[in-house]
Amino acid sequence: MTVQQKKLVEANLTVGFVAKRSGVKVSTLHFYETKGLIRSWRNNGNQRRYKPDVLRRVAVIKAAQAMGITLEEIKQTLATLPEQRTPTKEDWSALSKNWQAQLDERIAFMQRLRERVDGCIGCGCLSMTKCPIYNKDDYLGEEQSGAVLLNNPQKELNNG
Amino acid sequence: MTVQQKKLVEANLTVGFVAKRSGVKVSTLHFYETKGLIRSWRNNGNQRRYKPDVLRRVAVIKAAQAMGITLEEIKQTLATLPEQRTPTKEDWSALSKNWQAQLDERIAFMQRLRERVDGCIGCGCLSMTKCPIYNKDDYLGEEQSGAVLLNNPQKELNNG
DNA sequence: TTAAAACCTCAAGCTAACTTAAGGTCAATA
DNA sequence: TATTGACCTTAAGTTAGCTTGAGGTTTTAA
Repeated sequence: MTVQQKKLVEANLTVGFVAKRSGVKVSTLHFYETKGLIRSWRNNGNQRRYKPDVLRRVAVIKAAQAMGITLEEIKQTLATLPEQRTPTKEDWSALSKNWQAQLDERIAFMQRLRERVDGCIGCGCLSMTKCPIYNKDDYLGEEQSGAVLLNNPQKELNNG
Repeated sequence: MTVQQKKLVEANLTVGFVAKRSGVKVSTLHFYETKGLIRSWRNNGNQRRYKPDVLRRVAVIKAAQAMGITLEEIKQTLATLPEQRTPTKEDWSALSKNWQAQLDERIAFMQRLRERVDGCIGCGCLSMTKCPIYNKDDYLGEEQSGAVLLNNPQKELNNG
C-alpha cells in the first residue's frame, strides 16, 4: 500500500494530496481556506489535514466557477451544507438545483444577447439617432435586475 | 439648437458627450484610448474630439464584454475594421459574425455544463473512487481546447 | 540519521478592467 | 470678465482570484 492510498483509507488527507487529486495548487487550497470555502484541522506538526469530502467541495467550487459564479456566492451556497455531518446526496443535490437555475438564466441571457448581436451590431442602421444600439433603455434593458453575468458588464450598459 | 445637438451635427464629439451618450465614464474612454480600442484627435486646447462612430464602437465593446470577450480580444477584432474610412454595415456585420460563433460555443459549453451539474454535483456517487467529478480527464474533458469562458476557469480543471 | 521533499506563515506581486485623486488648464456662461 | 464646469495628465488605488517568494519547520525515505 502506497502512502497516498494509506492517506485515503485513513481519511485525513494532506494538502499536497488534495492539491494533486483536485487539480488545484496548494496555494489555492490555502487561499480557499482563508476565504472560508474549505476547512481543515492541524496535526501535531501544524500541518493541514482534510476530510475526503474536501475533494468534492473543490470540484464543486470549480464547476460553479465555470458557470460564472463568484467565490463569494459559492461560499454562501456552500454555507447551506450541514456543518456537523458529512453532506449527503440530498445536500449536494440541493446545491446543484440552486445553481442550475442561475445557469439557466445565464444561458437565456446569452441567447438573448445572441439575437441582439444578430440584429444590432451587424445591422444597417448606422444612424446614431435610429439604431437601438445607441438607446441604452432598449438595449439589453430586460437584464437590468436579472442574472449577474461575467462581472456584470451589463449593469454598466444601463448606467447614466 | 443646444450645444450637444450642435456637437452632434458638427460631428466631432467631446469626451463628456460621448461618455453620457454611451453610458461609460470619461475615465473609461481615456482608458479605452490608451488600450487602443478607440481613437480621438485633439483640438487647439488639447481636448479630445471623437467621430460619431466612436459611439458604435463603445456600444460594441460593451456588447462583446457581455459575451465574455476580453478587451484584448475585442481590440484585435476591432482592428479588422478599416482605418481609412468609416466602417460600413458590412464591416460591422463581419464583426458580429465573428463573435456570434464564439457566443454559440459559449452557450453550448454552458449547456453541457448544465447537464454535468445535473448528473454530477447532485449525484449520489459520493465515493471518491467512482464519481466522475473526481476524474479530471472525464470531467469537462471535451472543453480542453474549446471555447474560453469566464476567465477560463475550466483550464484550471484540467491542470496537473 | 540525514538529506530531500513537503509543509508552514506572511507579505508582496500579478492580471483585467477600471476608478480615484491631485494638481493644473481650457471653455462656456452669467 | 470672472467663475464654474469640463478637460488634461500621471500616478496610485480597487476587486477578484490567485501565485510567488522568503525564511523557517516537519515528514519521509534512503
